[in-house]
Amino acid sequence: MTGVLVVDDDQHLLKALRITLQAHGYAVETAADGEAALIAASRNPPGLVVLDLGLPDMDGAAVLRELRRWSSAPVLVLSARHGSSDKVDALDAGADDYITKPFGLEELLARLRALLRRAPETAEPSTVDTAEFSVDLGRRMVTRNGEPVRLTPTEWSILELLVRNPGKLITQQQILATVWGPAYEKEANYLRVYMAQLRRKLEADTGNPRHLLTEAGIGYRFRP
Amino acid sequence: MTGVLVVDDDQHLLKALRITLQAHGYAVETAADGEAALIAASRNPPGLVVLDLGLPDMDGAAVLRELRRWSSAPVLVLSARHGSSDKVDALDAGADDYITKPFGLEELLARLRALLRRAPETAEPSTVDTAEFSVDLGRRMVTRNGEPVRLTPTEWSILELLVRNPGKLITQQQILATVWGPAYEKEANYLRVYMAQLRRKLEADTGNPRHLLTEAGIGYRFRP
DNA sequence: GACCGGCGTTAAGGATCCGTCAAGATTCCG
DNA sequence: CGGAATCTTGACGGATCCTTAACGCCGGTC
Repeated sequence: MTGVLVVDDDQHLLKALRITLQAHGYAVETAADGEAALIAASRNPPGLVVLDLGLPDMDGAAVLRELRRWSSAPVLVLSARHGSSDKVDALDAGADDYITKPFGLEELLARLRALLRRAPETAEPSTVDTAEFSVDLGRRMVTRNGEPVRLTPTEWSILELLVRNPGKLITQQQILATVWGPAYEKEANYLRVYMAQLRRKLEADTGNPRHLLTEAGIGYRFRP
Repeated sequence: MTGVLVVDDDQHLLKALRITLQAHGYAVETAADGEAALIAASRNPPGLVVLDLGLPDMDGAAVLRELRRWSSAPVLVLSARHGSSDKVDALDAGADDYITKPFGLEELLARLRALLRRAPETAEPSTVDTAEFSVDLGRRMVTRNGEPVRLTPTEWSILELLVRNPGKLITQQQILATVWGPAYEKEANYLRVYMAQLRRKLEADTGNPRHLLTEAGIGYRFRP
């Protein structure tokens, strides 16, 4: 069940939103001012925030910025102000959507659904394992059968790019641009040399690689 | 540079948006109706779509649903209709934001920034499945009965174009122009060779294809 | 029933791309 | 300054891919 934090100083609106949201299956928490909102958010990190800009104690934009320092939850801003600059400021401060009062509850719910549809963020793993070797992205270390493997900086850059996108085909241009810079996109020769090097260090059978695969004419692919 | 596809039947608005967006560093492509929009999107997948709901040839919501079958790019809907149900329908059909005409360009740009912030060059994890094989557009990978299928670059280009327009008839000229370039629109022979190749790799019974269908005299069609 | 255009299939040739090796150039570090 | 590690460059055989041509099949037409 998704947790929603509603921040507004209008007690009536707060109550109405709580009831409506709970009826639609959200776990609702409320706050009436900016300070309470930040405390509530840190105590019980919400999956989504509905934030009124007109708060008694502090600017709504300030709440937004504080929140954005550690939370990446989607924020939908409510406001009575129709001005274009208000909207631009709020959106650029980190808000994900902005609707003006008065608004329809149906529209609010639809916008919440749209925001939550984008929400499920994947925390990337710090290590990637295969049957034969293991790559620790945080420590910048590779082990094979428990033994550490020495990689040169260039070798590591290529391997990291491939391993961070498991199963995805990475074009030669992407690798060359990432590792050597955009000016080297034609030097496909480098890649051949370094892929051979990587396979010699990581693959059991260099002739039949099982994890560092070639896609002729396009690029390479890492298969976990 | 992020690619934005703008779909609207109002030539004036189209031109104004193109100029404004280009001035802000986006690569802009435009389409005046739903069909052109879907072709343009599959030919050059955009990072973001601005879609007018009032199109001459098909319902804007239908365009949205077709696009959502393979693309996860954020979609901002433009509309002249203020009704709550219109907004709810569009948002639930897969749109990420909805603004009504007339709108301020500054607000539009701010909303685009907010959307792109959420989907930073999203590696489209979109896949299209059939009963026998599955096409992972983001990873550029095809699996059949769980086993990966090796496709050459040309084979992939053709399959990608067809799969990104499920159920839609693609003419031979469109395929040839997209894969080999506009100068090869007469080389229908290439297509026969490669369609046979694709069917041999993907279809159970190449004589009776179930997903890669021929439309004699016109072109080909992908049926999910 | 013969002709004909469009399609599917196959295979061979040539062009392109890849893996490999090794030697020279460069950078790094004591 | 000198040695070691790393990077660059070029060349070669082999693998992969694209092109091209030929042939059989099917459906429509006269």
